[in-house]
Amino acid sequence: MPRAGLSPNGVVDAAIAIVDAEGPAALTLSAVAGRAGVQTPSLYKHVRNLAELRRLVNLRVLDELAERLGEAVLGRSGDDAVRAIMRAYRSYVVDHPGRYAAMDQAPDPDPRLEAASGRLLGIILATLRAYELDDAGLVHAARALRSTAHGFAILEASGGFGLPQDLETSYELLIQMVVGGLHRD
Amino acid sequence: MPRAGLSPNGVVDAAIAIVDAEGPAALTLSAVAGRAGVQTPSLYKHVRNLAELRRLVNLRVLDELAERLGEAVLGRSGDDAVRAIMRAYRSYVVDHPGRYAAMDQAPDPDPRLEAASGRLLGIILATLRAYELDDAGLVHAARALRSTAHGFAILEASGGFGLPQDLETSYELLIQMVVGGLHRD
DNA sequence: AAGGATGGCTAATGGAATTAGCTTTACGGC
DNA sequence: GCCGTAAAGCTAATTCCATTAGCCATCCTT
Repeated sequence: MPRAGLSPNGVVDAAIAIVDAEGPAALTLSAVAGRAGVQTPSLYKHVRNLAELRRLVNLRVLDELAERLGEAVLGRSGDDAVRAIMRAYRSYVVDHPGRYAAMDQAPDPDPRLEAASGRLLGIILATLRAYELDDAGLVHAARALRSTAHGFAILEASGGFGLPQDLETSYELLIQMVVGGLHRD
Repeated sequence: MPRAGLSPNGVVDAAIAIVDAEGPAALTLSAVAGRAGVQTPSLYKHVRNLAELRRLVNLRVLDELAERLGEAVLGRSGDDAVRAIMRAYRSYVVDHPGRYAAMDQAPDPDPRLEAASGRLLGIILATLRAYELDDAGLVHAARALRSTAHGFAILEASGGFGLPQDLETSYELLIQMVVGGLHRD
């Protein structure tokens, strides 16, 4: 029996491939094992159980998203940075809808996930620093940004909008709304 | 064996009670049967299968939400109606977070669900009629409203915001952002 | 009071997650 | 180069859930 050369990250890779190709509902240990070329119980050598695997997928997505947002704001500030971050957010979801949709569920509190969320939040907060907001205002603004970006993204990723028509325009108007709102808080 | 007096609606009632109490992940036919005082296979006399039950729950939630939004806008118009609708949306989710979270998944197209979505959308569109928007603008505005309300709601319902602190204020600011945006499209 | 439709049951099947315990591979220290 | 151990696989077995088949009791209509 030659070894498959699996690792926790390799298992997550397979899981990601599955949610990308067939959606979050298709994420089972059987399917992951099949794609990894291994019997199901072998996966337990790398991940604790299915819930843990889901958490790791979640974590991967948060990290990828944070990286993309981080790149997007490089060298930008103010409205320009806010627009860039919103566009980058959606572009990630458009590129990987299954992956993003796989992230939705409310997981038990996990320090790694909280850390990843924190990184994401840090990028957003840094971007909002250009506006003259006190601490509370900053939190409210960050929540508004997340709500709008996530709301649009999850609706688009899960086919929540009837027709895909003019989604670009809808999103640009939404961005405009957010930017406008930041100037009148 | 006395009859349980079940019906499709009764099964959905039990399902709703479960997602309210234990969250969407706890929605299994076993659990529903247990709560309904019946053996699992008996449920198949009332619903086709688990996927169908999920769809019915979805439908119930959409209807309840539409009813609440409909009541909220009665006798209001313009900014006032938009604010009312946004507040009603969140109030539903705050009252029934599990129920709302149970609705997220992307279901196969179902005419009943599309009809319910259509009712919801109709209320939103009617509310937006006060603004001077062409057809496309109306669609974009409705999408913006849904994205923001849903985004905030789902983040709140699934514990996506770190601390529950000042969520009221955050939401009021978000509403303000939406209303502001409607005046500058 | 009969009889069909309806609602409930038990038994059986199949798939997925998980655990236990065995075997073999890889590899670091001698 | 050999050996022992840990890691990575495997098979077998258990449990839980969804689903189907087929049986029996109950209700409603006449």
